[in-house]
Amino acid sequence: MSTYDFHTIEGKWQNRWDDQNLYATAESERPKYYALEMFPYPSGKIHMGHVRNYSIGDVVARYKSMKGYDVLHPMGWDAFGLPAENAAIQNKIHPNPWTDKNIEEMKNQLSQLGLSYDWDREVSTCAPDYYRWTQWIFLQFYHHGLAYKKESRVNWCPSCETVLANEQVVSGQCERCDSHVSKELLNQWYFKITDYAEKLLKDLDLLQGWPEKVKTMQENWIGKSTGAEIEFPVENTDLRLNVFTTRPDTVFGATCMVMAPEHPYVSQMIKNTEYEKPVKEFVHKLQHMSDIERTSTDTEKVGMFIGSYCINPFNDERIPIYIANYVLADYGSGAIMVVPAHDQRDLDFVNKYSVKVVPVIKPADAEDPYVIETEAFDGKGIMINSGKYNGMDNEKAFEAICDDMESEGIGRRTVSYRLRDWLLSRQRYWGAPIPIVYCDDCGIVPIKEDALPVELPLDIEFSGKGKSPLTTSPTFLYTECPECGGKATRETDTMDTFVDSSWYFLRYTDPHNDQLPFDREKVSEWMPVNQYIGGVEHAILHLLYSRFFVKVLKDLKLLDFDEPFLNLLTQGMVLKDGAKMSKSKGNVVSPEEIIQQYGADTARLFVLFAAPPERDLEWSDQGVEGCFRFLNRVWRLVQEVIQEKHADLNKETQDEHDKTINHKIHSTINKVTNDLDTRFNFNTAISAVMELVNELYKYKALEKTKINGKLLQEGIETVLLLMAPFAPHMTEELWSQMGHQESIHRKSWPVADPKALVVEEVEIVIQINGKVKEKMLIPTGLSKDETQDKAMDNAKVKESLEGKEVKKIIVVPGKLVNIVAK
RNA sequence: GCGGGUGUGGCGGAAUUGGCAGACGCACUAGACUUAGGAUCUAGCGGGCGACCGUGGGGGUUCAAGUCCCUCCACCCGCACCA
Repeated sequence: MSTYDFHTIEGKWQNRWDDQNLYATAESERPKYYALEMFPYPSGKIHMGHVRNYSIGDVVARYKSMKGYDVLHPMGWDAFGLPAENAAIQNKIHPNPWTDKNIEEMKNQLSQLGLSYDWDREVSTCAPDYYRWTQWIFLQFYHHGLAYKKESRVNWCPSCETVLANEQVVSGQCERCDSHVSKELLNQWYFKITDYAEKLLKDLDLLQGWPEKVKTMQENWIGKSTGAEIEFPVENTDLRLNVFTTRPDTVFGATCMVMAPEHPYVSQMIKNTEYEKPVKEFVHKLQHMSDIERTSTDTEKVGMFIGSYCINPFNDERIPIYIANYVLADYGSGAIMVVPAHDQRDLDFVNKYSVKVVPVIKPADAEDPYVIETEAFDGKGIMINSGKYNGMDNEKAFEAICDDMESEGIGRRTVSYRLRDWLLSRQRYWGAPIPIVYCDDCGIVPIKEDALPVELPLDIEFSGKGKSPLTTSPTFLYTECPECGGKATRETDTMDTFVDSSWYFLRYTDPHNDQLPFDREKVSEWMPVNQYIGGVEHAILHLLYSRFFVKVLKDLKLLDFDEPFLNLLTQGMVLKDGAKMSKSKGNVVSPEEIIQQYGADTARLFVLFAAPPERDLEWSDQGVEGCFRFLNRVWRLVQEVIQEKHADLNKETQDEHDKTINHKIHSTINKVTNDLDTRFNFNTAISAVMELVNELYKYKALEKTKINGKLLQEGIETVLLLMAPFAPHMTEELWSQMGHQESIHRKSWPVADPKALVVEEVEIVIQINGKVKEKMLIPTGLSKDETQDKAMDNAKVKESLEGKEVKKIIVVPGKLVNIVAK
């Protein structure tokens, strides 16, 4: 009898599937299903997280295909990014061949897992025929005012002489050289995602198939606050200082104002005053702190009076203006009214600068006089010290004050979002060039669409120093203005790689289109993605950006749907010894080794069996061994059945054993189908198949005359069909050994026979006072009364009830009888 | 601080609608086969001699609670001076 030689089997079928183009996307009249896994950065090696992510996706795709859908299941590469450039600096290899080689290696490894991808639709974000369309989309955003340039303060590493993304700044230091990161004012490109804040927030309601956690994270990230903007005239000037507050009802308690150090009014107010020098020094000091240092909750609040006063338009009080580290320039209006009595942060600040504290709301049960010392009161209460609003409930006063300021034109109700515009410029080489030129005469000029792509030049120096590497390429830098034909220079920044990944799922639907990024009809046929699968680490950025892109593209009439991903599955991490696998911890298990030692089917089975998909998975070598053993068990079962040629293929009668195994076969079909359809609980689906295999072994061990050969065969084929999405190679091999010509992956998913599911007897539980006392078999379909009679008639029950008074009997037909007795 | 989540045998986990807690797998124990066993097969496997006790702790609702309610604890994740 042959042994389970997974090496030969897996290689053989991978080649054959390839030759037959088995996983080419079918396009028929059948319903469509788009299964998508987050595409990887081509680091060169897959890790267990990939194995888990892509095994889950592959089961979904294969299952849906067997269920009769045309399935789109593509794969590609998020191929731009920093590591390629760092490799270029360190090893003097150009990012291009370095990335190509990694893609080749990773593709090879993915192929070894037996994943059912349609490789004809492969996309790579660093290919000119892909980033051409990234640039094209950028231009559409630009033409509609959604891409713009502005000065802003960005992270700057003085030693690497480059701008850093927020993610590259680790507790105020450069992740690469540990230098202190400062803030520099640079001219940068932004996407106006804030225009879509409300829609991105509201449409979260449409995402019924998303985890609540991810939706909450996005909601918090967008961070909508409802309140008012109030104008405070600045004494002796024409200036009006705008503040945003969520508590206009506390306006009478404003005892000072605080502006962000970067607020544009600051320099005007201090000009030619005694405050000019100290304030400038103070601002300078703050600006060279990182955001984290400056704004973390445990940083002490520091500020400085800048010599000017505002007038509170509600009570004409003269209140001093400060600047302080805790007020952010880019939220609200960059200035706040300080109400120390009702905001803890304000109170902490004010207590250092001896500004007065005036409570304007007091709790209903507070005693007079009501004073605030170290704890601000932010609850509901009654208005005090607030002129004509005194005595009102503060929530009513909120509305009254808003109404009054709107009618007097000194303020208005408004909302504010924490979401900021998306800074997309990167001073990097390995990204899509921003398709813009600068002309002395015409200014900022977009490249014409027919001149795309703006290709990355090859004559580049990678020193790791200096700003954008593209500035070192004269052939790239100097060009003609598309408007006037005069001398112009190109934008030398490239786009954030999140731009590339915000639309790749659209490209898969029409990957070879050279007229447009995608055809509207083709994209409508497949989109939105039915099931998206990936790590929760993308809960905000990638998923929010992709939603934003789809909404913009819909408004530009390029798409006709609102959301890209109908259902989202965020898989948990793969852990070893309780920690995420990482090189630095030395707890990495390489997929290659596992595939070498046990084969891809075992590796896939293990990551799916060891835990439900959303949960973290603890790696276990013994668990892998167990899955390998199970596959061997299936292998032997099929071998034995094929060889033994179970004599009684013609047995017609059905005895108890036959009925039991037949019921098991069909109830397993239902169980596995249900687990895959409604819950993605692969672990319980697999355990159900294990149970069936155990039962089949028992059945096969019966005397030969008692075995129905056809039934046994049916059982085995059911096992293979149910396992085909999980262990595609072995099931295919055994399927073919059983004499089938066509691939098992082209077969339909089995359907349970209702007749086989009917049982004549059920086991019910008899409880006395809620404790199980007896189990008994009764005929199916008995009424409540009949069930109760059977139970009361039971000898053991009678014995237990001796000398007791029966108070009550609860009957759940087909399940249990509970007798309450004393 | 705010938000989200998790807590069940020695371990991973199951119990889908309030109805037999511990499916399935791992580990372990004993036995069979064997020159051998880290292969395979058979049996056992939450605790307790038992009545019984057991799903992080305490309380509650119910005929019945891992599941619902209240409360406390521990751990994990995300955001974090957003006015």
